[in-house]
Amino acid sequence: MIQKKITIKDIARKANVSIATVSNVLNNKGRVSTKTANKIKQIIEQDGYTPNLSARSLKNKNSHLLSVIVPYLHKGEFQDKPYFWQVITGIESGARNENFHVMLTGISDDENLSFIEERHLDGIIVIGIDKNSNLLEKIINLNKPCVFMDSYLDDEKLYQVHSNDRLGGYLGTKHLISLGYNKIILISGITGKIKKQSGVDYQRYLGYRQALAEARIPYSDQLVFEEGQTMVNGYYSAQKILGCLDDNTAIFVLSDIGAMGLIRGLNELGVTVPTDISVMGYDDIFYTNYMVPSLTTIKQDIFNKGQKAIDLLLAQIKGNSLEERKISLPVELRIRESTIKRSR
Amino acid sequence: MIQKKITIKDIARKANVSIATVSNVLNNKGRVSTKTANKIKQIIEQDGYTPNLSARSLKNKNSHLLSVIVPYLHKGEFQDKPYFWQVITGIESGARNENFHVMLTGISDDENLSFIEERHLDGIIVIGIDKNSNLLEKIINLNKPCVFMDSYLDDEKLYQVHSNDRLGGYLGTKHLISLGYNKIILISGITGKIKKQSGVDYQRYLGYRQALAEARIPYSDQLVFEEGQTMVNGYYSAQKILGCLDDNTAIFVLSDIGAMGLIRGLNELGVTVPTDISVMGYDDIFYTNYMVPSLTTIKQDIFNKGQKAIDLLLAQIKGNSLEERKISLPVELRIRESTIKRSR
DNA sequence: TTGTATGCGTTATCAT
DNA sequence: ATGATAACGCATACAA
Repeated sequence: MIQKKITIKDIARKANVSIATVSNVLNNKGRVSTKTANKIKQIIEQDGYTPNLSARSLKNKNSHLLSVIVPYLHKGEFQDKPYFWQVITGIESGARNENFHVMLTGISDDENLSFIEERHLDGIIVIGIDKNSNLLEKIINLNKPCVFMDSYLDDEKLYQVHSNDRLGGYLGTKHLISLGYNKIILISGITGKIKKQSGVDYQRYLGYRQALAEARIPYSDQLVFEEGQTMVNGYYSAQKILGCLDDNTAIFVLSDIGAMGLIRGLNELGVTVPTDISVMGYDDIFYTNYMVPSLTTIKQDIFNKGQKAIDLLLAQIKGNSLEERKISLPVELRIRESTIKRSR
Repeated sequence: MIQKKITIKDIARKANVSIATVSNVLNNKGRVSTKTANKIKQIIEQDGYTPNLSARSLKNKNSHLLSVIVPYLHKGEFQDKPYFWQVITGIESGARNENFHVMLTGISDDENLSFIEERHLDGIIVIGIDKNSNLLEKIINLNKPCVFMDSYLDDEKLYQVHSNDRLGGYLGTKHLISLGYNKIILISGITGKIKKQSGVDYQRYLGYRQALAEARIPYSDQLVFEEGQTMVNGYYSAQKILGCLDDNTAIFVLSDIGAMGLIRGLNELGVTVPTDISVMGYDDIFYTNYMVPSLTTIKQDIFNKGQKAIDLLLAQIKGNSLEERKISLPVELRIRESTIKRSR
């Protein structure tokens, strides 16, 4: 039952050629007559030979394996992050097209990256890393093909993909202002990022400020809340902002998931969206259009973002030089039911 | 800059021993004096040596790599399946604890499984495969450690994990009946499964029938709808069932995601949940508790289910014989806002 | 155009 | 207790 795996040696014997010739056929190195090539191909087909990737990897020092790394995502925390799923889905899809496989790797606190070298990974994609973290330094020192998503790193040498977060923050804020509100609460999804002036949330915050400035609405620190990035965090922030609410107020949450939690939280406090208050989110994850009320949000094409990242990564791996190492994708305002015109 | 990777040979030279000794230390084969062992360990630590897994894999024919396979999940379809993500999160978490990595692999139509052997994968976990598919046969023929989730396969030799779906169907139906309804619409998430009498949905259907029978409510084929398993499918089923609704009616959707879509669809048709009609879901994905209205559902501990699967798989890989090859996990009714007592 | 021989880094068998 | 060496399956430099 346990049949030994077929190797190029077996194929070579059967075809009365040397293993080198078989190898050449396998890798399309030319230098083989079409006649013997065909014979060999046929035998390969017939016997269902497939290469041993471990051996190949040992020899070539590559693996056709990639890894997606999400820093500071602890065990079990993947489940309520639809944004990540969507990115990863895009990555996996693009990778599969090019015969690469994707490993899903949460990074624990120990920040142990040894598996990247041990497994001869061909490249990695890092989502949302902080520009001052020492994990970043570790990763750069690996000297592996790498793409950073949603990270806003200063180093011009690094390959990066993100959407136009500043514009997103601007468009969202402007939308709320245009509805007649002049007190816009901003709820950030990632704690401390705005203060540390880094990451996507800071960019969105800059857009927020720009829109305020254009409308000549004075900025107030009191209206900016930095909560965590989960649904539960959004839920609890309802209580914190309850005191701020009046007819003039609208809320911009920098993630859909946070907005969902917030809406639920407000609801339990007797505040209904959008009749009592307008709330908008950010990301346009799959569910926003099906909520009741459906959620006004900033749409980014998350799936496409994942694909762009994999494109960048594969280009590096294949050694194609790229003009532009930084890709910024468009964003778009999606007006739905959760935001309405100010009534009075 | 490109420093060659440190190998066992380098360590051996530095320690004035042979590579065999280093290898023995590495693998705790004993037969090495504690003195030299310690010296070697120190050098390993100092130089930051990590083993080359490709070489190891070539030699040992294993890889410490697992794969999760979701049949018939096409490219890009991962994103709106919170259930899968939750399972996978559990799997990844359990794997990481045991130093295994997880590859995420959607299977395309060609059903090409060659990567499993090519990469010397140590095992695979398959979610929701049909008992009559030829993919199943292919997988069994691989003769690899394998765990099937949510599949209800007859072969007693196979390792399987699922929750008590029949009970779930029963509890949900009974709940709706107990609220005073005697016309229970059942919306299945997977097309054709009930007719083909296979899979989780068929089990839940059996529970549904059992609950009806106990309550002496006649069963009607007209009330059972087989839609697809996405949110959009749930959304469109609203129109299809609109004609069936009356004061006596409640709806049991066999997935939360479908229930969400349905509730939205009903809403657009002027039907409000729960005041106009009670709707319940199945799975208890992370969002159900935060919806407005929150969703009554059948809770299964999805994360735990993933962990149980990985436990079963690792036991096989390590050659531990197991008494019980089939694990059935409990389910639980979670009553929330989307179902209310019949008013008249 | 094809074959021979070597090495990738590891484990394991057999000596010493 | 330790060392020499073969083997895993493949790719490639070099020879023929």
